[in-house]
Amino acid sequence: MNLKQLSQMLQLSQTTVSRALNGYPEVNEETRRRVVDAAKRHGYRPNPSARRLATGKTGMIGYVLPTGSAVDIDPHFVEFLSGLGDYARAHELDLVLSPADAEDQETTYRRLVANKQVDAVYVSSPRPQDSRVALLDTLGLPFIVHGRSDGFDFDYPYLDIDNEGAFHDATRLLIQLGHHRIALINGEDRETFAIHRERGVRRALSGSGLVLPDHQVWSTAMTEENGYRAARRLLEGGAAPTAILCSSLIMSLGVARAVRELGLTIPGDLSLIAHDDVFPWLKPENFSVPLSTTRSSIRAAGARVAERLIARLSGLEDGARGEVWPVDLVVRGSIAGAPTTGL
Amino acid sequence: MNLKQLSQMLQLSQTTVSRALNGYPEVNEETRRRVVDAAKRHGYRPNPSARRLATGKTGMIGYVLPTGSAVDIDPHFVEFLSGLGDYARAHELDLVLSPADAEDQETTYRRLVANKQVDAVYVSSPRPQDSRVALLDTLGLPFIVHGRSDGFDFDYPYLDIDNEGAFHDATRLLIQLGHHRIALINGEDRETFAIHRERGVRRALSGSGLVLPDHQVWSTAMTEENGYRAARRLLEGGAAPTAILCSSLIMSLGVARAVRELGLTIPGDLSLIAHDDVFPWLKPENFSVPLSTTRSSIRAAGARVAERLIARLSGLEDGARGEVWPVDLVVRGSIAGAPTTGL
DNA sequence: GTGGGCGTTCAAAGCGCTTTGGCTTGCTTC
DNA sequence: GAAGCAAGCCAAAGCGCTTTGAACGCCCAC
Repeated sequence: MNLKQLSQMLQLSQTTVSRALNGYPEVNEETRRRVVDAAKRHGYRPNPSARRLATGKTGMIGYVLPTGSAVDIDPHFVEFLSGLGDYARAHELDLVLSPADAEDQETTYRRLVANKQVDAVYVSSPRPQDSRVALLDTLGLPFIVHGRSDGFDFDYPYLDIDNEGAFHDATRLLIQLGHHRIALINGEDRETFAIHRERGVRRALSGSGLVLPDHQVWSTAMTEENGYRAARRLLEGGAAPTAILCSSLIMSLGVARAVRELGLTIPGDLSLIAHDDVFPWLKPENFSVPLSTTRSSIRAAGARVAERLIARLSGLEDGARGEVWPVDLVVRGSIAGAPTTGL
Repeated sequence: MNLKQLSQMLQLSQTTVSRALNGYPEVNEETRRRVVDAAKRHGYRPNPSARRLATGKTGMIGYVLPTGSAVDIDPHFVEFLSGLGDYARAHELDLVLSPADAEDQETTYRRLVANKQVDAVYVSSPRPQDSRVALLDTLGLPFIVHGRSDGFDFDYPYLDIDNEGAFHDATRLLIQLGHHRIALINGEDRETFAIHRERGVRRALSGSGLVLPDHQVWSTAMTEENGYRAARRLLEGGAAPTAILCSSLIMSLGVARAVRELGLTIPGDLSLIAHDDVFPWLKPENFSVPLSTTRSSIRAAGARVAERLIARLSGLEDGARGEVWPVDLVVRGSIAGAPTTGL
């Protein structure tokens, strides 16, 4: 059943039927009722391919997926997607993932725009002066960034959490507990979130006249193994930290393993606070010693990004509003007062 | 630059230009060269929206994403996606994720077909007599299943790993090491893979005159917490197992935690073998005691599914071939001979 | 010399929508 | 009673591609 058939059946022109269904004002309310009713009865659904050829609108939002044998997709992605999908579902909005060479995403973005393949995109894991943001800005494709890209002289829409504030507050708490040697096991320092977190730690330390020596900071991909390695190095070196901040639960698994291997205990020898993106399959309260965390649901962020993208597409949101969410600091058993040096 | 402009510029009809670019035989090779050359020089790319309206082909493969606040997307998904995307990239094939109410995916599949939104789909986490498989079969939408759905009287294309064989072999090895009381911590038993694994364990046991009592089997969502709970129950009950097979690395984290808490050791008190889908961020060799595993890269499976889907779309593959991959059994420190009962 | 066949090209008809511009009709306004 | 206007509807022209059916020129065979 297509528009032509429907309009013939109703003894109306395609124009009128189309307008009636799309809510245009120049159609008699009585007529509209007839049309809408008939459409529903016969299960008419406009053909999206035809509509998109005519309008250029696709009803899809895009995401450029960096791929390559050496490229690992962040496991957080799936959780974000969960929130995004859950929200988008209600709007019958599909998500198109365009795989791209991680080293050349620009080509793919340009293709999406040139072919009008999506109405909007979202960008994740942004870095400072992220080229994707600059590109999208000039291409004029609506977008929203999950995270932030510092260093531009223009504004753009984003949704981020207060990484700096979260790690500042966590650090300050550790200081108040008497810790002076605090280390940071971070994500890769190309990414904005990692930079912000480190900044938060430094700010808190310097607020108390302390510093974060470079050798007390590890910035690597957030795997269990890297967490382990960083913790070993930190704890075996001279002037081992008495507290560690860690950027992910997965890394914390490695930290906990290192601590066990070295015969140390949490929080007796080491206090530990990690960032928790709230996974259903790994919970900080279930660590051998329940883990204190800075917590922010990445799934909720996904839903919010979907909400804002949809608002942008329907003209309800415009401008370049940045939105920063506060982060919970959840105290559990993994932190305690600093051990008294010597005995 | 569209087809019309290009054809005018070449003093040819749109027909000829279109045919030249699409490799039709009835066009002079000399002409074709001219056309292809001009197209490249002017960066002409056919508009996909127009093409899909004309042909019904979309150049996209679909995946129906079950969503809902209570629905957790499997973290394996992202790894599978990684492989799929990496392969699809070379073919400029996009993936469209259609979020659906987890309880009613049928509506979404029907929409995809009615609107010709995708050329093919893949299905994951199948269950016995999975309604999606039956539906797709009748709808006639090309598809491929990652995993298997038993109980149909028709064939369909799938890619699966030999779950039964893997767990059979792992179990047999434990038996050969002298274990008699072997337990299974499995994924949810609605899913085919879990059923096959359990079957593998039972078959190996009965091959040696042993059995798997129902209270030695736990089938739940594969979270760390569920792994922990299952292990606690198993190890604290009477006739505790001396060996456990576990369906996922994440669950194994919980098992290891339970073992630690109970003051037991691996492999002294308990041998442990888990299934490893090969995540970049959590590796079995990095467990406190390196974990023996049944191993199969889910990323490789993603790439293979993409390859087969593309082959189907271009007519290179047809029929309903099932493909079953063997699974590696990798022995590491987590297994040993059964402890001698009593002392 | 005519007819058939082959190689090559083209005009035009879709695909199923949206949207422009115009045409009625009936009513108000002076 | 002419002019003006709004409401409601329509025919037709896109959107940019693919594909059908036909035409054209040329060569070969009989």
